[in-house]
Amino acid sequence: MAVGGTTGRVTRRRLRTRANLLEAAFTVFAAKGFGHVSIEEVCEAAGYTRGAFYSNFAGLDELFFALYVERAELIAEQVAGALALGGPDLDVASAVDRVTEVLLLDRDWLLVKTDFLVHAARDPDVARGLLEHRARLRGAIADRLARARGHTELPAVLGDVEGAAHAVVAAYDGVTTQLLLDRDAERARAWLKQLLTALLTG
Amino acid sequence: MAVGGTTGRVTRRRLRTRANLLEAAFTVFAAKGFGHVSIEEVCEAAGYTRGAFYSNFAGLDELFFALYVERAELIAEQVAGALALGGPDLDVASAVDRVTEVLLLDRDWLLVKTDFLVHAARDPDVARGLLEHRARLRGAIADRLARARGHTELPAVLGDVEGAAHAVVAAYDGVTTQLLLDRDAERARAWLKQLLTALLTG
DNA sequence: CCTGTCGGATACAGCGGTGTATCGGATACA
DNA sequence: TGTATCCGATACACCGCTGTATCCGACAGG
Repeated sequence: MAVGGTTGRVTRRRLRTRANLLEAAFTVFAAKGFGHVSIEEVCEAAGYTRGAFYSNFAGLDELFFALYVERAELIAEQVAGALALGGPDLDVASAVDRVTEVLLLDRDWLLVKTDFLVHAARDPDVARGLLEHRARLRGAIADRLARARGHTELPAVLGDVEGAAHAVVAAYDGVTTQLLLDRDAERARAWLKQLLTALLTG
Repeated sequence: MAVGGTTGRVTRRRLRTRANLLEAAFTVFAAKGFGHVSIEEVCEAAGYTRGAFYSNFAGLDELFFALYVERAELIAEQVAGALALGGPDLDVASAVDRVTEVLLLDRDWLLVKTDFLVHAARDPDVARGLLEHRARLRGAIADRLARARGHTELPAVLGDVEGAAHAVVAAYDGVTTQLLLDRDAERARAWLKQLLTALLTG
């Protein structure tokens, strides 16, 4: 059955084990990478047997997807919070600082996120979901940039505010790639700030 | 034994089968992703049995690494060629055009490359090699930018020419990420040009 | 043409993971 | 506290893949 679609009675233990499985899966996926992880490994890490797993998920793919969605939503909220912070009108620079802090903090998350990207790149359905999520993030950034107008004028090369948001995301992705290799988070943050400054206040 | 370290007699058939295995592996890896590929699949795609495989490689990892090195070297040469083209002094814009053409052409390569990134992110030794390769590419770009000075002045925010090269690579990586998801190569190229223009002629 | 070496095919044993069917203990509700 | 239901553990049969050991055809050197 896997997912409890119809509500037969309530549940409580189930939710905990599901959460435990997701948490353990996050660690294991970060360490070994999706595709080099077996269901058994996840179960062992979580302290369950495969019985628990198959009772909660249809397979590794489903768990991976659920895991990604959960974490991505969390990050998105943090970013939105960091963007909203500081009142309706604040300079871009400090917003950049705060967002940078959030986005480049957790190496494990970057690993899982990149794994998911690779996964999505080969499955159009998954890709669609990921693209939508990215679009929402871009929207939040675009809004923020629009509110900051007047403080700093955007360079014309990027087009409208949406274009600038696109550029911000690209810069973030680019810096992430380098960070995954050299593991120097401080440098990465400094770099991202520098890049964004160059892009937005060009 | 796997790799023929000591030169016992010459070889010729061996080189061909090795090349065939690498070519087949490229296709299979691009399609399914490293980690979801078995040795048997590669052999079948190449028209050999596992005997041939184990006679040429120690395992999937070794083959994957060899494959990446081979292709990366090829791309690097193409990029170097595109950069060198057009005499010692040419404007940045057209160089950007040519390099963009080379780098965002082959989706399969982007897939394999990203797979390799994910792999390297979890293995410091592999990461070191990849970082060196990236450093060489950055060097070539920096040289090119230095030669183009006078035509276009770089924005001060990026620091020296090396810094600018770093930014170029980051932009490329960022655009790649988006391209992997939306599969719109035209857009990606346009985007990359726009980004680079914003960065370099800010 | 003959021969020794090489390269790849074949055969084999074994392991690890998968998915399912079933059982027993835990848990919510009366 | 009783009990119906749920949830996760256990047991089982089943591949698919791995790695190695061995064999036979191919190919270069004389």
